[in-house]
Amino acid sequence: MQKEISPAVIKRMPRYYRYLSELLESGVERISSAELSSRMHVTASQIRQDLNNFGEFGQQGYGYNVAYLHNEIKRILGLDKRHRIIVIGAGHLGQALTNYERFVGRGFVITALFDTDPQKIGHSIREIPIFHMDELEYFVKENNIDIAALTLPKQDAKEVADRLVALGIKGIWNFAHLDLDVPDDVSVENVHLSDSLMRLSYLIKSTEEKK
Amino acid sequence: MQKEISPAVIKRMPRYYRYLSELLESGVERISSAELSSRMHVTASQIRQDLNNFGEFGQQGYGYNVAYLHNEIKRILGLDKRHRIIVIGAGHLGQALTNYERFVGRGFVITALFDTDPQKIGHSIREIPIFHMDELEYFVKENNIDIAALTLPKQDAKEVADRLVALGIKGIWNFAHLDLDVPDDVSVENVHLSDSLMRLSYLIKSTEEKK
DNA sequence: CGATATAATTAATATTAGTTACTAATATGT
DNA sequence: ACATATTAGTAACTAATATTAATTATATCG
Repeated sequence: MQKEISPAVIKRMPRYYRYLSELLESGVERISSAELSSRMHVTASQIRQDLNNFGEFGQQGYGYNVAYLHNEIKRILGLDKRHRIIVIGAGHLGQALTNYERFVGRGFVITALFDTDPQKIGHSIREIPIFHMDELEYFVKENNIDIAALTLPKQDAKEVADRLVALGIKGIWNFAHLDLDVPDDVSVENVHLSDSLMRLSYLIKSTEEKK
Repeated sequence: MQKEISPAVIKRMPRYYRYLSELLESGVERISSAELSSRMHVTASQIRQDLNNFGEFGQQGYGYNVAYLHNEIKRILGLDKRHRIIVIGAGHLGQALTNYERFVGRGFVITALFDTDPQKIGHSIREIPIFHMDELEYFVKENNIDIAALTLPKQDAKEVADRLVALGIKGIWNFAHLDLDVPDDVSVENVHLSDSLMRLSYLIKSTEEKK
């Protein structure tokens, strides 16, 4: 049993991972928190503090070994384990996510899409089949699915989420414009694009007022 | 000149707006912070404090008038002004955003998409034309564009962002997997989907370990 | 119709969470 | 072996959130 990590730290971890991946690709072997600090525009002490939540990955006088740290963060984030994903809603966003797969690396595999539109059912996207929603229960049980991405209208999202919870899904990647109410043992990550756009609107407005 | 609002508050405002919109739709005229609190699962005092950052919108003994508060938040977020958006990258994600428009309400108008793929150029999505990237400068200057949504591969994003900054764009809605480096007077809202998915992976892992 | 109780906000204060700075310890490299 | 670089751990500070007290409006009841 490990100590609780603060949400602020968790939010930053993927960003560290992204930078470490880039360093790894460009062949950098070691990096100090100060150097990483100037690249990422966060304080060096925050980097050290964040990483220290999970263990001692650096060495005094040396810094961090890029490959090692990269791998440790990978493990911390659970990216060393295979995740099997279904996408519910085969609209443009669902299709975009299906094509996104490769960006995220090999850990996430989209195995099927679901929709209710007869025009779409039976077709496939990059060899990933589109099934009817009626087949959800059967498919999830048979294929050991971890994660469901919800890219459907908000009026349908609640019912679908309930079905997924009943099926024992572990995580929901929620793109629908509502807040899901699920049990504690189901993780939800919201991507509320409209909220995001409103935030941008606010930022623009307050930048203009500052002048 | 107004006082600086903390990012934590700004992040929550669109969510208030979303709930207020729902209340308005369902004909609720007034609401107390306590009632809103139980619906949104945040503390009543946080709601009051958040709103008080921007003014005094409630009345003792009464609560908040839904229509009034909704309208005030709309104004606060800058949603009362029209924003003209272009989408750079006419892939699935760009197309998804183009179709998304209506969800966000009438304040945001997507006016064009840009791509380099000859297959796409000349076509249109819901009557919104797809132009070649070469026409970016001309179009932005002529059409008073506020916001650019970047849905293109990260290797191209930096160059495009620089061009947009040079054109005087006010906001960038960045879906590319990198952090943009832009001047202070350009607002950036990042939507890093891969980061989001990694966070979900972490949440799932730590939920499992808790058992 | 006026007095009073209740509801609900605003403002002030306390607490908790998050970030940054500092000090001590340790490894590296010449 | 010594000087230097750099982290780990702790302490100080800052920001965010929750609580409490004070105040004001509304509605009820005699």
